[in-house]
Amino acid sequence: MPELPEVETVARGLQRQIAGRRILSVMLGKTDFIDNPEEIARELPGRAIREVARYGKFLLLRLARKQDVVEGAERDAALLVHLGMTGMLSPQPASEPHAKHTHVVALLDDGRELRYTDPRRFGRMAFLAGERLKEELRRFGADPLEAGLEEFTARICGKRARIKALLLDQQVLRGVGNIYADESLWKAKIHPMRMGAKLRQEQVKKLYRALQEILRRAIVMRGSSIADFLDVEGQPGEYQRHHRAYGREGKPCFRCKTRIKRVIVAGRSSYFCPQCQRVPRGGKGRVRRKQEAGKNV
DNA sequence: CTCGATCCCTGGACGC
DNA sequence: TGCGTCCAGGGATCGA
Repeated sequence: MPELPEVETVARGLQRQIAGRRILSVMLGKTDFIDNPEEIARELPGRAIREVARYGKFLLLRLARKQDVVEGAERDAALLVHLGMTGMLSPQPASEPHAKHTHVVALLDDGRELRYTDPRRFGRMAFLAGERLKEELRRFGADPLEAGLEEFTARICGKRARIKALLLDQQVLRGVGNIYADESLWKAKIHPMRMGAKLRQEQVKKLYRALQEILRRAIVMRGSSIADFLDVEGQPGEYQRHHRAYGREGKPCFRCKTRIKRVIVAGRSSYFCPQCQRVPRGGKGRVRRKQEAGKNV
C-alpha cells in the first residue's frame, strides 16, 4: 500500500533510473484507471522525462515538450501516477516478458521499457499540462514533511473531524495513509477518534513531530512492504518491522503491553492502544446514545 | 461540513 | 484439491 514513504522510494528510484530518457512509444492494455488514454498515447511519445518527483501519494513525471512543437509554449507537462493499492512503476529490459496485469508500457530511448502493473487497478494515471496540471495539484493539502508546525496546527485544528479522518484527508495533508496515520497517532498517544479541533496544542505538536519522524525513518528504510510493495529495483521495504500499531490487533503494545485494538474510523481499520491512547471523554458514548435515541422499534 | 455507505478490483485467507 | 465466500483498502461519489 504505497503511501508517502513508499512513493518517495519509488520516485527516487525512478529519478536515478529514467530521468533524461525519452519515451519513444506507448502501448496500453486495460485503461479504465487512466483519465484520458488517448491523450497518454498521443502526448507521451517524443517527450523526455525531465525529472521524477513525489507529490503526496502521486508520482510526478515531469516531461519535456515534444521536439517538433516549436511554439504553443506548453510549459509544465507531467504524467501523474497514483499507485493505488497495488500499482508498480518500474523500468525493465524490453526483452523481459511482461508481468501479469501490465497495463501501460512506454518504450524508452535506451531500449528499456517503463512498465505500469496494477492487479486491482485502484491506481490512476493522467497526462496533465499547464493550467490543468496546476489546478490538479492545487487540490491537495500540505506535504507533512514541508509544512511547519504553524501550518500543520492550522490544518488540523481548523476542521471539525476526527483526527484519523483529518490525517487521511489528502486535501488536509497530502501523502499520509492508513499505516502512517496509525503509527503517528500511537507515537503521539492520541486516540484516532479524537476531534482534531479539540486537541491541545501540546498534543498537536507531539503529533506533528511524530508524523515527521516516522515518515523520515520510513523513507530511509524504503517504506513498508505489507503485501506486495516493491521498489523500482524489486526490493521490499523494511519499515514494516518497526510498526507499533498498524496490523498488530491483539498483540501487546510496545509501551504498556496492553493488547492493541482495532476499530473502524473514517471507514478504515484503525489500530491503537486503548491504554496509551485514551478514548475522548464523551466522544464515542455520546454518538452512540444519540443513534439509539433516534431509533425507535 | 462531516459522516457513513457503496462501488471499483483482484488475490489471498478461510471454511467446508 | 478445489470451490465459494469474505475481506482489504484509497478514493470518488452520493445521500443523510
